[in-house]
Amino acid sequence: MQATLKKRETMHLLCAKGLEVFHAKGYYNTSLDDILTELSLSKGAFYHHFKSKEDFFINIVQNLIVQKVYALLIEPLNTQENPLPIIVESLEKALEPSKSNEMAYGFMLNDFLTEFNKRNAEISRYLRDVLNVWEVNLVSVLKRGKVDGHIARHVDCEGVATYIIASYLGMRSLFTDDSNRQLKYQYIQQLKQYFRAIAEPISVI
Amino acid sequence: MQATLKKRETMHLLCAKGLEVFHAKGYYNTSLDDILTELSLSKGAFYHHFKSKEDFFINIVQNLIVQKVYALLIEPLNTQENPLPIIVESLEKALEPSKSNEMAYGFMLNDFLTEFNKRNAEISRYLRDVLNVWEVNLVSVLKRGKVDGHIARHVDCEGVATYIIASYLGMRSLFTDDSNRQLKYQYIQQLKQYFRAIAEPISVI
DNA sequence: CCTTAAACCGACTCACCGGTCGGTTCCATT
DNA sequence: AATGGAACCGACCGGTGAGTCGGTTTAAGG
Repeated sequence: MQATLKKRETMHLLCAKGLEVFHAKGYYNTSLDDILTELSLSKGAFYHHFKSKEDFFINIVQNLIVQKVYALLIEPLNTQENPLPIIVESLEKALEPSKSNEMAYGFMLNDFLTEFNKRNAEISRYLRDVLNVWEVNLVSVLKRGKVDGHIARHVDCEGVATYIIASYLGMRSLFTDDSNRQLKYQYIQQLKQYFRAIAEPISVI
Repeated sequence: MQATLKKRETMHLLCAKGLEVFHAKGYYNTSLDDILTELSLSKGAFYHHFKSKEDFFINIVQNLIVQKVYALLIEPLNTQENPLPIIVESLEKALEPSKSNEMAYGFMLNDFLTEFNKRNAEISRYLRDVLNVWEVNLVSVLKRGKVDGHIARHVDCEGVATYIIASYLGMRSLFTDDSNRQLKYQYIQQLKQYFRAIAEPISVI
């Protein structure tokens, strides 16, 4: 019975390290050996658990990435308050370079999306699915905000969600290893400005 | 004396086709032969003109890409009118899938930026330089707008420029081969909303 | 014509990497 | 202790693609 535990443990080790290295160097620029030597594992071990590099990555997307996106970007939306500050807060936290030596998981979607865009339609689909879930949740929380009188009635919730996602993804291309502190600050400030434009004017309430 | 002309002509052919194919399939996913067979040229011809694939691409960036960014995103800013509508217009045009069979050149920056981000520091630098020029021009035109009373005095022009660039770049990740018409529309609409938030209130004038 | 250098050709090398496979080790069960 | 299967090893294969190089073509100048 320990057998399946061992399997799970090795697979999880591989996936975690895989995500780390793929995120740091890119999928196509990372060879399986790059990951395997870091874990002192062999090709044989890898192909015992996964049927291909592609299968491996899809596994990573559906487990680790989906989980991170949920935790960072979707779960926080699940309140009854004014959605606008909630969204700002979730994005701010998602941009936070996570403590210790972990990387900012919230960010990798854009990198992978672009990397696979014209190269691997199947993986692209999986990644887009993740984005779609986020978008759907954003739209629904925005619509609720409209009903609750926090958002002006004339705004196009789908458009707002798209714009939020686009600006968030785009920040990634601007980030460098250093000096992203200011970029993040600028981004959050302007996001708030934008939200001011779609909020229900206080005077009207 | 025709020799140098021939050289220029061949190099230009290579660069133009190179940009086309690199943009369509990605740099690392495109082999030199992909480009050369389309032009009925050989490896020998290529390495007679360029010293490496990397050198070749840098050449493309500094000639073709810089030129496109100038034409689409920077030159249009060069007026004395209210900068905000000018910016909207330039972005709208840059997102236009260009007539005939050409591709939307304004878009490729984000693709390449992400592709090279952690893979080739030198090329990344060249690409970032292009972005920087755009940013500098945006900032200066925004500041002028402030002086001219089109933009509210409290706004952070650098932040606005960053936010514009981020959202523009991010749109690329959302585009698919089809159904980007609506995305573009949503983007432009929300951009206008955002600009409404940073514009000088009319009543104040 | 003849020369000569630039432009071009294409077979080849070499390194890399995904994937295979025959074998070995570990370990739960009997 | 024996057994059998899961986990793992690592040498090897085959394809790919950047870059090389000796040779051929082209065309301008003498």
